[in-house]
Amino acid sequence: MCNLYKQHAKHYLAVDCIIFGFDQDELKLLLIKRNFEPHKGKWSLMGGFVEQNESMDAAALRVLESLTGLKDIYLEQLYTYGDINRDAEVRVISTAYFALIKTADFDETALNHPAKWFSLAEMPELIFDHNVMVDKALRRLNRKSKSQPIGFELLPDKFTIPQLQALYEAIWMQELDKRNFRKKILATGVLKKLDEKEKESSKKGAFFYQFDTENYNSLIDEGYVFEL
Amino acid sequence: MCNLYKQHAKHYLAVDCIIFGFDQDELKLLLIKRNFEPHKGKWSLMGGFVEQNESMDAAALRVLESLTGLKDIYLEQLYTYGDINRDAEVRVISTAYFALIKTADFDETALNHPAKWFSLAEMPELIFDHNVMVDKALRRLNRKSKSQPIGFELLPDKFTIPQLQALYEAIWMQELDKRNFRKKILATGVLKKLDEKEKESSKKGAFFYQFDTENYNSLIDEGYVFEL
DNA sequence: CCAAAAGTGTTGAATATACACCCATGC
DNA sequence: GCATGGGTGTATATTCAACACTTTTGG
Repeated sequence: MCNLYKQHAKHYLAVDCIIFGFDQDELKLLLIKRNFEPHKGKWSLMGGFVEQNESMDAAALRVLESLTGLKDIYLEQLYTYGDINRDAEVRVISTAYFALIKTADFDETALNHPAKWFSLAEMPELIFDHNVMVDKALRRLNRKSKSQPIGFELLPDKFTIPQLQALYEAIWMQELDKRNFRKKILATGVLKKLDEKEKESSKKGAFFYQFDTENYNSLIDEGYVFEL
Repeated sequence: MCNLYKQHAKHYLAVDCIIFGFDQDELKLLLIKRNFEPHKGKWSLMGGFVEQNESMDAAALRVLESLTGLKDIYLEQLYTYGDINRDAEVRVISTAYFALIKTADFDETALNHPAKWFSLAEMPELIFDHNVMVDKALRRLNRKSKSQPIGFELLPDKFTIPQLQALYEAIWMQELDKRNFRKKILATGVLKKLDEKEKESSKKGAFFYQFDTENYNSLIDEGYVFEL
């Protein structure tokens, strides 16, 4: 190691995960109740420290898996919070990640932590600057869902168009016209209609669709840009 | 300090600045020639370590000021690069910031460092993952310039519409129709026309405009969103 | 007087929005 | 047979894209 480095400070580095889910036509956030100090008993994002031989992305994935038991989660780095006093006791710099999970894959009973899904309306106050992180994640999700097909990460493999519409209504916090929505989403060409119907939420039943990954990839190769 | 923290690794944390300028109808990047090891003699982004009592934003500002002598620079955090081997010798995690500077304010002769403006076309290979950072910064600038009035940060206080158009053409890497451009930019309502003309680049002269900060702020208060 | 850049409007195409009725089925 | 949510098309308004000529003035 050359001396150049040694004169500089080293820092604790953490990752915090904003975990979104979608259930009951609502966008939800998975929060944990801290069973350790500081701030024991308060709600917070799930986080963890970045260790020596671990990339930040790997740390975020580890944290996510340790909480949810899931791998293959959509994960995206959001922002790094490095104010001196963001954590009152010791300086910790934290990189926020946001994750989208399919709540259907999620086994709430198998959790290692006391965690709970909160709808946005009933979200409690969080420790440190976690509320700021959540706000930023919401804005990112809102914006990005318009130009990337990430909404599908929040739905099961098979979903109906009314479900998809409810999802986007929740993300964008606005009601959408169902005819226009269907027109637009089908026009993207990334949906594959199945023969099967979902019969839980209506007598008539709604056709299932799948995100058509292959078609999406070949469209992308042709220079297509997804847009809603 | 509670013991919870002590078991975790500490890391060197750096900031690297992608510094954009605009000159001669081209988007430019300010790079430094490293006069220290490792990679002495190669080109790189300007960077520095985050010290103990310094927020990351403050570190980025310090680095920028030490290079350019300028304060009050548009600065935005871009992304944090935390792969284990991004820096070959010692693990350093680096948060990239991108800065927009008005090249007119910039006194190249007063630099403390051997630095040089590069147009994008002639940009050299950079150390570590700096080229990746630059790519990401370009995409961010491209996208963000469409929904925020940040382009003006690259121009002098007074500018002409043809200059502004050349700027957006450089950022978006596409030619624009001058009638449509003028129509669109004036329609935003954020430009204030001055009586004065710029006479360097044409016989006829082009009227100077200024970004109308007050009007922009009051428009924002009314819920207006800037869009190009 | 002419070269060089500034400035100016209109038209057609494409896109977005608004809106109301029939369908299928379980109860 | 009726209540419930699924599914469909059209007309209008708005936005975007294409396009050519006149103006000014320094040399």
